[in-house]
Amino acid sequence: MQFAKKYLTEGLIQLTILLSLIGVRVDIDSYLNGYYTPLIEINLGPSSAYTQTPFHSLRDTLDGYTVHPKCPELDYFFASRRLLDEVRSLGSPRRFPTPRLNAWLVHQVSSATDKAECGQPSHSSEGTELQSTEHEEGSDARDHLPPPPPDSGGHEGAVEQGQGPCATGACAAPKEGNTEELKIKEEDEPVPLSQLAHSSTLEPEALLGGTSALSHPPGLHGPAVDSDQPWSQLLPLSVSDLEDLDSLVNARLPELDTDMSSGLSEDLGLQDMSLEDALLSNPTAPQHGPGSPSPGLAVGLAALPFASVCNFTGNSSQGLGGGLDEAVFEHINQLGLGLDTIDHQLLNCLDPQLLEDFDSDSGLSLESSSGGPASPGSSDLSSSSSLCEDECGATGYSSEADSKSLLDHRPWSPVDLSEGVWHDHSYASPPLLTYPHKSIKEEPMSDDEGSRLDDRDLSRDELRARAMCLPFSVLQIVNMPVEEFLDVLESHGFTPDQVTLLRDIRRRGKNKLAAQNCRKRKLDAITGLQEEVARLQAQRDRLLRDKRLTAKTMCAVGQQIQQLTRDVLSRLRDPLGQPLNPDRYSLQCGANGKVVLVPARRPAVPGTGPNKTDKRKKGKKQ
DNA sequence: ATATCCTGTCATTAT
DNA sequence: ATATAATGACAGGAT
Repeated sequence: MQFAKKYLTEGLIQLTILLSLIGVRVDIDSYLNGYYTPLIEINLGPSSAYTQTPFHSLRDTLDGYTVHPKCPELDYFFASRRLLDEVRSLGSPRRFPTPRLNAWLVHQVSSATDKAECGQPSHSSEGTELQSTEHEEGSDARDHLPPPPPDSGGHEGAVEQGQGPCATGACAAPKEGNTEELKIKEEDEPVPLSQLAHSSTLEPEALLGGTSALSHPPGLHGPAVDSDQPWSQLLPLSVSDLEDLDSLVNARLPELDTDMSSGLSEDLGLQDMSLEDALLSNPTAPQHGPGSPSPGLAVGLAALPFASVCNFTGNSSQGLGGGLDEAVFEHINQLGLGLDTIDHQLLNCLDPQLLEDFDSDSGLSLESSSGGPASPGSSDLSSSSSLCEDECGATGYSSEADSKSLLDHRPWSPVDLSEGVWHDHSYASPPLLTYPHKSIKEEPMSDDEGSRLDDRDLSRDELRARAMCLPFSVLQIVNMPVEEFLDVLESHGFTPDQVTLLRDIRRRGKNKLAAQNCRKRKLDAITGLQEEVARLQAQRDRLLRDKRLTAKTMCAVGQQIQQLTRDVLSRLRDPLGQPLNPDRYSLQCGANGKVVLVPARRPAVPGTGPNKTDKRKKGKKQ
């Protein structure tokens, strides 16, 4: 009665300040450790009703969660969870002895040690909290409040003994003249919040999973008051939701990282293919049937008129790359490009039909296909070698039918037939065969047919070369090293037209191969990009799904938080014993991680607490 | 007859 | 300076 009178007389003034500083504090560390220090504090003295909880320590560590610190979307989640835990820390509403929970307006939450002593309430001088004039020390011990030691049994002892506000030494504080400490007691039977705290141990087992708070014997808390409040429904639900959200967050964060990191680093395959890759991926190979070398190569080797070429091909088959070319040209040089051979070619070049068809734009090329894919590569090299040996009477080629079909496929003149031997190793990616429309469908033809189609199958440059009586095939011209080419130009006494033609043939041939490579690269790039698009699309769909799920979960949690906040506010009382107007107060989580009860402000400015203006207005009002 | 694709070629630029 | 690679653009043939 005396207390109530003091409240009535002095409370108004202090309430002006207190209301602006009001808050609820729960030490989550001790909370998690099963010690009810904050609640003990509440119980220990009249100053304990209002607490602020440094929940920030919870972030990223609570329940072992490790959330990326740069995820702002999770701020709300953690704030909500803090608030939810804050509410939980008050205990289960079921355990509330009365439906009306006192609003404990306390200026200070002393340190754990102080509270354990109970008779020496300390206080905090923080601006947001009421500073008690009774405590001269003015130390903000709360800020330095260490986590409650595990062996701080004094707290529990005090709690268990504190069946009422006056059960402990702290209760003596508000006795005589201790009017600064304001608290609104229950109108009926003051029940220490310690009991409320203990009452919360019933649910934390399910809610917090493993808090040691369960060690408290339930018998100390008295009979549980069953409540029809939504707590019993909300809390378990919220826990499950939070777990879902947590699992979602934990599951998605690393996945997202890996997806994003891996997705963008995909090789588009634009780089040149290796020789083996090129050979394996050469789409033109099947066109000649299994086990069949390219027609040009086979034909060229089969119809080689000079055994010397065959010989040096076989001898040089062990070499690769430029070695072969060098060997070939060296051999040619040794032969002096035998006049006999050249004479044979010159005889062939005077075909009038060739001259007529010289400018025909058939678009077909013989040399391009044979020289491109078949020439570079060890496998082809070996096959060509064996084939050559076979043609030269040596052991070697396994499939006579293949070589025969290839022979039938491409019978040709000596010059052109040697093209298959002149490998071009200057391209990392062997070009494609260049007669896709014919090579597969063409049936082996008779010699007459072949001879009739020879000229038509020649490329324009081949025709030009034959018309100009050039003693080299297009492939030879194209693939020979530049030094050799220059030597040929100088040493054979070609006319200017022939030199020009040789240069053009070489230029066009190289450009043709380059174009093939370029197109292949382009296709590879397109294919790679298409695959990347598909993969990114799938990733986007996954992320959108997760986003929707997360938003849904967050919405549910937010609603539960709102409901819990309303419930908490409805159970609080102001110093006058009047229920708090839920429209005028709200629970907020400040930047310091503490949850405070703050008056609602008209301009909904998100902030950590009321400013001085608000305080003044509040004070004047009341 | 037309559309589309493939290939060769030219022109240009970069290496 | 020259050769060559790379590539866009175009033309012609094949389907």
